[in-house]
Amino acid sequence: MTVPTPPWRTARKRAKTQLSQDVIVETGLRILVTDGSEALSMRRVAQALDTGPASLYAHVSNKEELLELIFDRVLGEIHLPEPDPAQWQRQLRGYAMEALRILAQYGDVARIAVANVPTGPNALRVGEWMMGLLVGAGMSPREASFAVDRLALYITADAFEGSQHFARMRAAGVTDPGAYMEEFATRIADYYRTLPADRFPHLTGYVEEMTAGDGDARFEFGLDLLITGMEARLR
Amino acid sequence: MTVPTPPWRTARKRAKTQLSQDVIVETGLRILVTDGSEALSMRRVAQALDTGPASLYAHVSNKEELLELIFDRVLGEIHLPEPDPAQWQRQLRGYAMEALRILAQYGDVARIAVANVPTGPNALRVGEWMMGLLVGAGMSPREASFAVDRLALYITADAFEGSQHFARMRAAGVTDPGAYMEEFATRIADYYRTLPADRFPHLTGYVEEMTAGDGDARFEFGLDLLITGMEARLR
DNA sequence: ACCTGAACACCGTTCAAGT
DNA sequence: ACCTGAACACCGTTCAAGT
Repeated sequence: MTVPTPPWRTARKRAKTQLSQDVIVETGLRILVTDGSEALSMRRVAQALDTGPASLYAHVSNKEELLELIFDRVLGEIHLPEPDPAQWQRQLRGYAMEALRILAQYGDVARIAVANVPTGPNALRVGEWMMGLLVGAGMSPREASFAVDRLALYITADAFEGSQHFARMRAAGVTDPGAYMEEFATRIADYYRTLPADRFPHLTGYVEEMTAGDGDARFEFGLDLLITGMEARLR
Repeated sequence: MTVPTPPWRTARKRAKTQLSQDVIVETGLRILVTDGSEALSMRRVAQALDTGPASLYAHVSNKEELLELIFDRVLGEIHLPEPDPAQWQRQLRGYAMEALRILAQYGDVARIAVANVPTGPNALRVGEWMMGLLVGAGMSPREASFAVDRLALYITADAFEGSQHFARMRAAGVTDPGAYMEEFATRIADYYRTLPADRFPHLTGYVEEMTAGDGDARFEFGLDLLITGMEARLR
C-alpha cells in the first residue's frame, strides 16, 4: 500500500516541465535564438527548465551531443523539393540558399556542423536528397559524395561566419544588420586607404571593389563557382 | 640616490621572461601546438610565463585579440612565390595547399579566421598577392576580391574541420592520424549500412564511395571546383 | 607604464545520495 | 530510471593596489 509523500518531501526542487531530450533541445534552441550561442550553456538550459545542470545528463551525454541534436533539429526546417536531375543546378542552388537562410537564423549552430559529420535523421534526409540529385544528373557516386561534402562545408562555413558578425553586432548594441554591415565595410575601406600604396597597390587601388557586395552576394558568388565546377565535371 | 630593493621585496612574483605582446603570442602558439586549442587559455599562457592572468592585459586587450595575433603570426609562415598570372591556377592551387598544410599544423587557429576579417600584416601580404595574381590574370577587381574572399573561407573552414578531427583523435588517445581516419570511415560506413535501403537508396547503395578519400583528396576536389569556376568566369 | 593578488561571475562534468 | 545538491577543476576579465 502506497503512502502519499509528505509535503516537506515534495518541497524538493522539481523541473516545471517533464524533462526529456526533446524539451532540452527545444530549450537550448530557444536560448540560441534569443540570446545568441555565446549564451548557450548547460547551466542556462537547466535554469530555464527550473532545475540544476546535473539533471540534463540523464538525457544528453554532454554539451557536444546537445549541440548536434539542435543542429539536426534545425536541418529539419529545410524544405526539399522532389529531385529533378534535369535542373539540378537550380535545385542545388535553391537548397543552398534556403539552408543558409535557415542556418543563419540560429546563431552559430553552424559551427557544430563545420566540425562534425552530421548523422542525425535530418542530415541523412538532406544527404540522400543531394546524392539522388547529383547521381541522377550523371555524376559518379564518388564525385557526388565529394561534391555533397564540399557544398555542405561551404554552406555551414558561411553561416558560421555570418553568425560571428551577428554576435559582434549584438555585442556592439547595434540592431539594424544593414547599418552594421555598412559601417563594417567603411571601416575596412578606411583602413585599406591608410596602407602604403607601393607595397599594397591592389588593396589600396581597388578599395571600392574590395568592400563591395553584401554577405548574400559573396555567398552566391562562391556557390556559383562550385556549381560551375560541378558542371564542368559532368561534361 | 637609489637604494637597492631589499630581498623580501623582490620575493614578489616576477615573470621569468620580460612580458611583451610577442612573447605572449609565441607562448600562446606553443600551447596551441603542443596541447591543442582547447588548452589555450589566458590563464595557461600566464602560467607558462610564470605570472598571473591579469598581467597579460597590459599587452593584449582580450583573448580575441590574442587569437588574431596568433593567426597572423601563423600566416607569416606561408611562402608566396613571385606572382605569375600566366599560371595563376597552378600558383593559386599551390598557395591553397600550403596554407592548409600550415594552418592544419596549428590546431584550430583557423577558427579565428573563419569568423574574422583578418587585417594583420601577414593577412594583408597574402591578400595583396592573391589580388595581384587574379587581376593580373584578367579578372575584374570586384570578382577577384570575391574570389579571394571565398577561397580564404574555404581554406580556413577545411583547416578548422580538420583540426576538430585532430582534437577528437587526441581526446580518444589515438596517435596515428591514418589509423584514426580509417576507423572513422569504417564507423560511418557501418552506420550507413544499417539504414533502411528503401528510404536511403543512395546512402546505402554507395557506402564505399561515400566514405572514400581522405581529407586531402576532398580538399583538392573542392579546390578544383572553385578554380574551375574561376576559369569559366575568365572566359 | 607595467605588473600583481584577489575577487567576480561564470563554465562543463562527476558523484554520492535520494526518490 | 531519473533527478538532485554539492563539489571539482576550470574559465575571462576587472580592479584597487603596488612598484
